[in-house]
Amino acid sequence: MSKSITIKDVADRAGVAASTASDALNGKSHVTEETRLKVVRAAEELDYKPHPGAKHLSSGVAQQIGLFIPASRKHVFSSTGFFNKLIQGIHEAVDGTDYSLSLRMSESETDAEPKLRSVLDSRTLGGLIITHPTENSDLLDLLEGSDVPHIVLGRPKRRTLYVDNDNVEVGKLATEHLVNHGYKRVAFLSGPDRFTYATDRLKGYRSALEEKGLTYREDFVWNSELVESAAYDVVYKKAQENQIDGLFVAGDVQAVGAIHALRDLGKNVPDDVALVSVVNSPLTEHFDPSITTVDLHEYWLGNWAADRLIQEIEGEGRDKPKVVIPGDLIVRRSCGCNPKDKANSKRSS
Amino acid sequence: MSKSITIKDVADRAGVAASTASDALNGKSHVTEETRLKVVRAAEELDYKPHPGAKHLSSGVAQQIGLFIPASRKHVFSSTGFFNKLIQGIHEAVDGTDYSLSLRMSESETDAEPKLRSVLDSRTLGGLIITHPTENSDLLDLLEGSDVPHIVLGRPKRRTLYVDNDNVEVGKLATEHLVNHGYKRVAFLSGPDRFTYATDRLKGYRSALEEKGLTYREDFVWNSELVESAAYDVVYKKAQENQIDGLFVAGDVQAVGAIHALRDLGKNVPDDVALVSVVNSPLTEHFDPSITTVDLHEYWLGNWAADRLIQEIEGEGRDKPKVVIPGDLIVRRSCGCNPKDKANSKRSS
DNA sequence: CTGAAAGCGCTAACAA
DNA sequence: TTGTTAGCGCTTTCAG
Repeated sequence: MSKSITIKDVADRAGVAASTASDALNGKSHVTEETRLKVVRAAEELDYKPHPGAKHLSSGVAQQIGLFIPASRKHVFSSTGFFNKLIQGIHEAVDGTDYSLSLRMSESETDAEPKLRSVLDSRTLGGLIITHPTENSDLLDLLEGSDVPHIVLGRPKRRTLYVDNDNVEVGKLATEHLVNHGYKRVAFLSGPDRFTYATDRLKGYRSALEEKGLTYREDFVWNSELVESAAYDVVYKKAQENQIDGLFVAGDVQAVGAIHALRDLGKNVPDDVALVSVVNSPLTEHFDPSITTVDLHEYWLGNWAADRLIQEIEGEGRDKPKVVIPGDLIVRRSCGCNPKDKANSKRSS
Repeated sequence: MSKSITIKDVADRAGVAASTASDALNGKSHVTEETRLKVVRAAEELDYKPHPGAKHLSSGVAQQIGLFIPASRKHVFSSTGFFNKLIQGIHEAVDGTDYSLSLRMSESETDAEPKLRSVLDSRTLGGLIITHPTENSDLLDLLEGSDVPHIVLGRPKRRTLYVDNDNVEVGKLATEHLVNHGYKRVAFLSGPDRFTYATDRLKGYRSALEEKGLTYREDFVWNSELVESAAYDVVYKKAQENQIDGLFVAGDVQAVGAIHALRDLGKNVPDDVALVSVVNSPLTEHFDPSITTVDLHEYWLGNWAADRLIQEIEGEGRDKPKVVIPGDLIVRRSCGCNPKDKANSKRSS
């Protein structure tokens, strides 16, 4: 462990006291521009890097941003690329700052609460980003009760900081695309109601239909858990009971199940049923037929969340309590409006 | 920031001095079993959690395990699930210890060296896991020159700690599977030679052929970069020049390109060409046809690497300088030996 | 084997 | 506006 330069060294070189150097480096407003410059220059010349442990100890804030995903590790890293892009965005936001990204997942969904509790009082985190797709939960209570700055990815029913997609718009976008291409019997395969994005996309689906003069029918709204097999079962059953020519699916994994079910019913996608899904994952890109989806820009969800969180930690809390990110339609083959193009999809960012 | 319990509190309750409490908790050999127990009990009763910053500052070791991936973020999180499972394994190994997992990627491949340099002397890491598929590089020099304990995922040509797959075996396994099913003209689509796993798999390919009495032919060994389009181009060209009935592909992304190329040449997989690939990713599972691959058990790569690294950090360095993990064949449809089964693949762990 | 004291590098409080 | 002085909570000498 070769002797590393401390703030004392910087102070000496700049001809000031250590505390002044500290203040200067931390942008405290009461230091003269002149001395600040001297200090900054000295720091650069010495290639000074503050000791993160010392900083943490004395200031009380850790230099890590946690990403807490209250779901089983397996689920987190299943086929959908959602979290990958999220992580990418956070990483990029954090990179270059004094913070680094620390991953915190739970063993299983039930494990989430004790895990979050321990994460929160481990004092290892300067701030926390949590994915949280429902309106309310004990997890949010925990978060509120803690003194760890945090931001929610989702749309919680609280006055906390959050970033989310505009899922009503997402639903509308997808449904409109189908309706605009002339499909009149468009069903919606949704996810569990507890997820705000599922109910929001339903709202969008409904309003798209109604704006186009189609009637919204409850028997065209189906539900399944977010796994392929569940989607398969539901669609296999419902698509026999109802004659449809279009299907909007709330997620990519469900879409795969849905297409398999339709296929097994002798219905071809897109020829017999046009399909649009959500989440622009590699899965949707490589699936045969490639799946038209709404890109949620997860990268930006993560990037903005991290940015905003860091502001919060540093006490620069702006007013905006929330950020809403729009989705973008990625047209591929499953929707039937682009049948020739095989690889025309915009590459994911 | 409610008053949190310090080691002093623990010491008081146990009726010893703070330093003794520290020693006891850290398993120093010179404390009586009796006092150690008193201290441990007191700590438990108080739910004592050492302040990570303080620990870091005084001991000099940070409580984070870094995962450094010297590749562009985009590439890291592309379709292949390799890194996902790796991360999962590391996370699980780290979870429950005093360490947490901190992600460090570089912007691009060229960015890797300066980035690693800065990561290494950021003093934020107690240890580092680095993915490193080549035998030698400046990155390894950097690592060796630093005082940060580290372990390499790959097979470096040095006396450093590492964990890797037995890629000769992997190549053998895949090739044998094809040969055993009667294919006699089996080619190998490899990756760039700089990657040890590519050349190792080639060795395995060759020895499998020769053990089965087939002659190894150089014109049956093809190379492409690890992207779909590159694989497509090579296979499109080579498969016209050479009549093959089997193809072993070094990676999942390349396999997708290869299948597309074969298809465009009017050759069906598996009917005209049987194919086996490596990396059991969601891509290979969902692709049509589903792709027979060798599972690399990335989870365990990560898990063992992290375990071993923590031992190293804590000075329990066992002797084993390396760990080698075998691969397992996952039979799906692309190899043609299981043509009926559509979804018989073992789910990825 | 245990305890007292010093110090890790930084920031926070207070004086100057 | 700056410098001095004290810790932050832990580990690490070094006496006892």
